[in-house]
Amino acid sequence: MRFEKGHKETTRKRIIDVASRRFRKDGAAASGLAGIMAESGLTNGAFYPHFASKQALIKEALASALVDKLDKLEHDTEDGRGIEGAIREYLNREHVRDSEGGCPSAALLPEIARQSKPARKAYEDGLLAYLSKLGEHLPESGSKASVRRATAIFSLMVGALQIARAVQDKALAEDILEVGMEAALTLARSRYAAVGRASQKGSASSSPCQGPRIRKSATKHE
Amino acid sequence: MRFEKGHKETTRKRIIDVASRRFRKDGAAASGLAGIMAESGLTNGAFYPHFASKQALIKEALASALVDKLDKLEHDTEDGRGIEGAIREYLNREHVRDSEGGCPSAALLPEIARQSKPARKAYEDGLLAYLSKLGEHLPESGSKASVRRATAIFSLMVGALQIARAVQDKALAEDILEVGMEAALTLARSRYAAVGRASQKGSASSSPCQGPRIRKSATKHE
Amino acid sequence: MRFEKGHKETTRKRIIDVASRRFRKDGAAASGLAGIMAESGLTNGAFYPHFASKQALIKEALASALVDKLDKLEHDTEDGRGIEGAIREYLNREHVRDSEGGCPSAALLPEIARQSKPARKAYEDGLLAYLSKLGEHLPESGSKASVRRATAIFSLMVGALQIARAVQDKALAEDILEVGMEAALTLARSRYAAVGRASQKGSASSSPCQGPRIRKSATKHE
Amino acid sequence: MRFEKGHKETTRKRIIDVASRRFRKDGAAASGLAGIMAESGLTNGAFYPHFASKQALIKEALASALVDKLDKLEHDTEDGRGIEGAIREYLNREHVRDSEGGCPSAALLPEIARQSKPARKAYEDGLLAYLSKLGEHLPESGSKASVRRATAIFSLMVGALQIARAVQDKALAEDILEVGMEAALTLARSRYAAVGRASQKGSASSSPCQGPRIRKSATKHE
DNA sequence: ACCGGCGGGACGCCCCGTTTCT
DNA sequence: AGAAACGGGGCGTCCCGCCGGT
Repeated sequence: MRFEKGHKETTRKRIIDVASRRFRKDGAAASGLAGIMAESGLTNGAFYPHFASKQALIKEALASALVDKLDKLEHDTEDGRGIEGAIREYLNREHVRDSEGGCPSAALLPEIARQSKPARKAYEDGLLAYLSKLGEHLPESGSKASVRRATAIFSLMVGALQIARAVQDKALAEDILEVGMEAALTLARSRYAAVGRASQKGSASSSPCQGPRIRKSATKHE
Repeated sequence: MRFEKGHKETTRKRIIDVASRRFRKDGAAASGLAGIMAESGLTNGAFYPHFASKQALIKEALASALVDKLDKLEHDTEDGRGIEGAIREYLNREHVRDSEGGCPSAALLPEIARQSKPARKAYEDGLLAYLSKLGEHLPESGSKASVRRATAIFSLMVGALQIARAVQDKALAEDILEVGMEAALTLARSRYAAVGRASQKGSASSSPCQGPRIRKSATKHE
Repeated sequence: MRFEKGHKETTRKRIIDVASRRFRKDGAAASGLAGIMAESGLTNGAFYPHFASKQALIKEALASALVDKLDKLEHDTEDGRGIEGAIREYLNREHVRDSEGGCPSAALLPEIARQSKPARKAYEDGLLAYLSKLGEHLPESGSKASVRRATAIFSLMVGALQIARAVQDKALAEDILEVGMEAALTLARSRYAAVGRASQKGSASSSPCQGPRIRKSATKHE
Repeated sequence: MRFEKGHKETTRKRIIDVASRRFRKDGAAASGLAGIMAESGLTNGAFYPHFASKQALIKEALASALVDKLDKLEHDTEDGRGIEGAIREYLNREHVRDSEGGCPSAALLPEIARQSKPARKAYEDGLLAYLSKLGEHLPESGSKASVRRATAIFSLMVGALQIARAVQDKALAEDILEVGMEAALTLARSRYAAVGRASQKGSASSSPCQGPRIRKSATKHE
């Protein structure tokens, strides 16, 4: 073989890494394969031996970024920093600036929603893994409730980070981060109840949420 | 002249409406002017008399959608439904499905962050108006705290909606909406303190959040 | 409008003419749109306002060439030259050399068989018109038999011309033309019978031809 | 050596067979080496040890198909079926459908005309062998006249088959086959004279055909 | 004098036929 | 013997300006 064993895997990984960063920086739709390949030190022609299509690369790049962020989550919660460490690492100025190395959810969610099913499945898997890990650092660790609470916290963080990135006023961006931090910590610490995963699929006709139950649990800790 | 007065305005508005919907549905980068013009009943050539560039249209379409959503917010909070009405209208199944008629933030935030400054300013203005209005339905109505709390709630809703749209499992999507509702209502009702808008722009060097203050306020309502 | 009225039609016709010649010369698959547009004095971008796809252009170019050849047929059979004029104009050295201005059937038939249905329909229509016209110069002019005989003559001419073009030996090519001429004239003059169009669609299971009937009718007028 | 002797020959033959079929099915220009190699159970890289270029493969595949068809011709004319057997096997419904296993002339002639000289020479050789064999089943067997008559019959069959494949109306296609059969049999049986192969290469300046002679011979059997 | 029909380049993804070097 | 990469070009479509009609 022309290249030592493992070369192809190395190349493939390099393309994925470059793509993963570009997609998060400029969006997947706006990132051209030519640019990605060039930054990977390759030419256009070398793309298709590695991936069947741009769609396939998007899926791989997404999965890769999700794994990276899961690893980072473990690191961020070490040394007793717990959930607060995770939140603090997420909602900070550096993360606003560094979208290409940051959370793929914050950078790509609307685009992910427009991807093919396999790509969305890959995202779903990565997301659930992340939320589970995040839930382990919450009070009810291990229970479904912790994952649900983690979901809320993550939603908030994603939204806040995106808004902070979108606004033009830097001071406002920082305020939003700050507000997000407060609220995320509140959600992390409050004892608001989390209902178990609803099994009555489709029973709730128009309102997917059970008002009373929530209200009850909400009042519980006020 | 060939056309009655106001024709041009009408045409312009139609283009903006069509674009606004398509941008939210497919993303701004992925939406071509040709398609927008065709759906508006015009030819490609009719675009540039109305807008200087696609960028300009993006800005207008964004601003237009934000105004629409502000109106909708007023409607959703009528009849004493207050903040809960707004949340319920935001985090529901129909909104997950209808991205083209839905919240521009949920559909476009990462792309907005990549737009030119004027477009981001337009977004910022629309957003602040929305958050102010939302804040009026919160306990501390009128105060800065209410806007800050509204910011957190909105961030959470945006994130939850985006995630619900992105995942492939429909049951999971509904769970996420539900979790988001719970948490949003919790944030709306809890008396967690909100710090005033920091005026020390750039003073906080690396950590944009004031740990102690937040911790204090967080502990306040535990 | 930027251009005087009728300009677009002129441009469109020019593209079709260029394409029609290139397709016959190099094959449709091997002819690039870029080259066609350049030879038409235009750039790539001007293609799609005129045609929906390359397929559409192929269909138009084919139809155009067929019409041209129908006109040429009328010319070639004038002045009492009749069918012999047509044959002589078809099976000659110049036609072997000039495939780009020649018969589209001879140049493209196998490719036509691989085109989309609309393109094949266009070919079918042009072919039938040609065969009808050719039949008018045969003894039984006006009858179905004349069209059938014309079909045989045309098949022979197409095959002979293609073979003459394909072989490498020029003398052989000329022999083939000559042989084709003899045979074509034989077919044109012989009183071999032509059966009416069979209406028993599908009745003949494996053999689409009714040997006996042909033989019988053939003997009938010998 | 790693592989038993003859392995390379086997592989080479497999590539040729696969290519031969694909070329006839989709055209040589439209058939990619990647697909051919994949169907042959090999990777792209294995091509160049066997062939110098795609051109070379085209030539080999063409020659191979011609040999196959020569064998088939022998089979089709066995048992006293003679020329009629050959014609019947050529102009039938199955051959219309099965271009990938069918006559290379019918499938590829216009493309062959655009190939390099060696490829055209290979075609020429295969064709002449085929025509000689076909001529053996004609009245003047062994004479030049028989080959010439075979040439005419073959031209007619090739043209008719191509047209039958190209038209969109299946009933029309069958009619064309039928008409072709009649005419081919007529040519096979008529006693129209065949002139000897002209040796005056290039002497016939503008008119490659000797009108009077043909007319004379044509009148002979009317 | 305002529209808008028409064309201009460039670039998108995909894939081609080919070479290089282990 | 063959895995890996190379350029170039395929078609399609993008965003944008020129300038003539009504």
